[in-house]
Amino acid sequence: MTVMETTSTTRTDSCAGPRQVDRRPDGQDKYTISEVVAFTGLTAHTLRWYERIGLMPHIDRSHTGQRRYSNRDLDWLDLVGKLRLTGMPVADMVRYAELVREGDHTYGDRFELLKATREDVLSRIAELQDTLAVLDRKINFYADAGRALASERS
Amino acid sequence: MTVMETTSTTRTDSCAGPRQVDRRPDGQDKYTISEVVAFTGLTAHTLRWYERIGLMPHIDRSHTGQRRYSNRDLDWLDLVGKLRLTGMPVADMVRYAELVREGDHTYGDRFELLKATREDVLSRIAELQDTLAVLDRKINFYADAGRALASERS
DNA sequence: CGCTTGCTTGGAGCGCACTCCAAGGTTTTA
DNA sequence: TAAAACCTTGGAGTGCGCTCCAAGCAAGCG
Repeated sequence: MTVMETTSTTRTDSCAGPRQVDRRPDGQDKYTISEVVAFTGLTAHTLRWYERIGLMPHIDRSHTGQRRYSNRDLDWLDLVGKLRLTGMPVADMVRYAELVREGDHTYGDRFELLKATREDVLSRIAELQDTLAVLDRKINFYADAGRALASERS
Repeated sequence: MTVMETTSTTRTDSCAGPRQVDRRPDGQDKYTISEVVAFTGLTAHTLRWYERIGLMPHIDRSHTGQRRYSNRDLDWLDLVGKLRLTGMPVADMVRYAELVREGDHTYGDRFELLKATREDVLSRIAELQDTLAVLDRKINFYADAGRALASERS
């Protein structure tokens, strides 16, 4: 009986108080995969998959081969999470990760990539605000319809 | 040799001037599927698929069975497009379409659905603005790094 | 009339981003 | 020390939103 990874993963920390599984200070920052699951909300499967596809830097291992994530890795996952929310394809994030791995001489490329992403995010925000306007018009329509119905029934 | 639907569909109207394939006034609003493709940017495949899954109202047909879209249908596709940009799953849009088909007594449900969607959109915008802040910090970092490199080399 | 282009259908296929499995080895708890 | 919980791997499977195919009918033009 192994398994259960998925089941135990779902919404572990929704209602209970601030059982802050907090970060440890740099130097003692060694987290197991399940601690990272608790931090990020990703599943362990996804974390391993990110590594396989080259989206993660090399992750430290214990002497028996288990993953030990660092604060740096957590920071990286934070960034990945944010970029994911913008709808950036995983392949593009992998490209960025490659640039980071290749060293300082890719600063220019990374700069360009970030600026392009920024533009993307701006236009997404604009689209959403547009949609918001449409929704508000419809919501007002239905609110009026509701009032009309109410007065009709009285 | 039929086919070509896909190829001819891609980016028909990117650079040329305002060759506005404009809407016709209500009453003479009968559009073929390829006209709707031009309006919406969706493929004909997608339009037919939307119909199959119940995302469209009943679409008029010519006497030989070809689809004839109306201005109303175009409006609906506009809304669908906007909702799609918010990341709303197609299944939820189908649910909304069902409510519309069921008639006036579903006004309340539609109202709730729209309000929930509005909240969703608001939090998405907030997320994106958060991401924007992260990107800006990184962009500034790389800009500084670029300047440092430049001065180092001089 | 023939030719080309467009529209029809049900069902199969695809790409993305996970998600899960099986069969083990490891670590923690009682 | 034994049981329970956790971690490992490569590869297979899933769900979503399209995307495409084949074979045939329809429409417009010279």
